[in-house]
Amino acid sequence: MTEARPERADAARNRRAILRATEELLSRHRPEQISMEQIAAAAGVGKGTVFHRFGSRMGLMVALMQERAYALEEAVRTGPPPLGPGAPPDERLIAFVDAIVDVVGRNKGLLAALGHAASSAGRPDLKGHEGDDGDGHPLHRFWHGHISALITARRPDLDGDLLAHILLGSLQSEPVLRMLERGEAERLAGSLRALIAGMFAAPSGEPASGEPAGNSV
Amino acid sequence: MTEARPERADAARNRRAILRATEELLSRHRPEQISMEQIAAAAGVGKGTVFHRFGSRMGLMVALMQERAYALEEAVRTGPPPLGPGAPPDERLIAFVDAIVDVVGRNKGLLAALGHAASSAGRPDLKGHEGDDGDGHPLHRFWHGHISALITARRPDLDGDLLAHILLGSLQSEPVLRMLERGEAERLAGSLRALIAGMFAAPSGEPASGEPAGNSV
DNA sequence: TAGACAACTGGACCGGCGGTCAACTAAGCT
DNA sequence: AGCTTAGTTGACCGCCGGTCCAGTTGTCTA
Repeated sequence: MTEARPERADAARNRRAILRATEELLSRHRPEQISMEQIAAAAGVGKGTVFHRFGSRMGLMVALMQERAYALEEAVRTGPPPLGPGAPPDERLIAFVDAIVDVVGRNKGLLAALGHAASSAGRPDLKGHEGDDGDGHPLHRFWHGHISALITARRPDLDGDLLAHILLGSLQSEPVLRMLERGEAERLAGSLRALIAGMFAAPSGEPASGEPAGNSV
Repeated sequence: MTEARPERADAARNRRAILRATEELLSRHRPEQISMEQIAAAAGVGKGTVFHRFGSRMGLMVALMQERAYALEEAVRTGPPPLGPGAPPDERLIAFVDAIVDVVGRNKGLLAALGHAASSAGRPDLKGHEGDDGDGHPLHRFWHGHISALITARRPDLDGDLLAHILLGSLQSEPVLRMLERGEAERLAGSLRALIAGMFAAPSGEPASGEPAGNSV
């Protein structure tokens, strides 16, 4: 980022205009009914420019999401605890999930757009290539890596990698996204916290049966 | 189901041929690169027939999924414990989640197809209708309702509705789906079980901090 | 068996999409 | 001012989901 100067002034201006227009449209319409042409028109540029800058629909969405999540990434890497390094894994994970819910909540349709874009992903000119290795966007990569590492740090006996996918995946679900749009971010964060607390508290593998803990009802 | 006779013989034959062809294609290709024309051709019928029978892409996918999950639904409603009524909520939930993972695992691309179809959902002739109430397919409805009820039965203090969405949503995540395709269904079921056990075990709201339980590392 | 009718069928057709490209334009260097 | 080259553009392409109606065929009645 902040490269010497490989980008011309008008190009930079257009790139920002496109990003702005995209988030503008995203805040008003469902992502799957926003076409690339609409975005181009709203940004006041030609469609070709959009594709030249971002390569594809997914490229655009990823770029936008990355921009939005940049502050969070910095905070996690070098910021103060509990988000940044220094706090115990439990607290860091809770803080991180809270932060993610916040980011997602403030960027409602964006995750859904990412998911939708991922569906029609894959350059069409790359013939074959069926299998798709499945790297994922760098942003998702970072989020997943961080969560996974925190889980593993606290509970090496758990499958942190998979649990991180599960936690992150739940944010892509339509009903959850809709709830976020209704402003119930705190409700989601609360349940996620409960889930994490339980995950860290349970002795793993051992079902709750026979537990003397206060049984409800 | 098993209606008196509102469906002609050839219509029934074609419906099954289309369903068969769809699952056949679904098992070989990623859902988003299967077009309705391909399905029609594979089933040996015209494209119009497919749309006449199922209304839309999503209608097809829902019908297929419903067919696949019918046995499970019956087992839950009237079958023997622990899946059916009679067992305590914990065991029923674990059994149900195991069963769902199994169904999803055996129908790999189907959930993804549903998700993808849901993106472009909404009859185009229904002008306006922006907001979309968001009922969801009856299948998802049933799954969510069952999980939600079991959670609430065992732990009324938790947000069963939301937690059910989170649990179900995690199955739609791309990385999880990919893992299922690699045959790691048991790994997923195991982590889900751990998550549920923790959810039921934790006293809710209370973070794991200060817990004397064996802290790793 | 014959006739009639509705359900069903198929594929040409439509609007619109994501993505491409070659001709054009202008920013930045000297 | 003139040149180089990144940047821009919109017509264009192939394809897709979905529609439509003329033609076909199963089924019911007599």
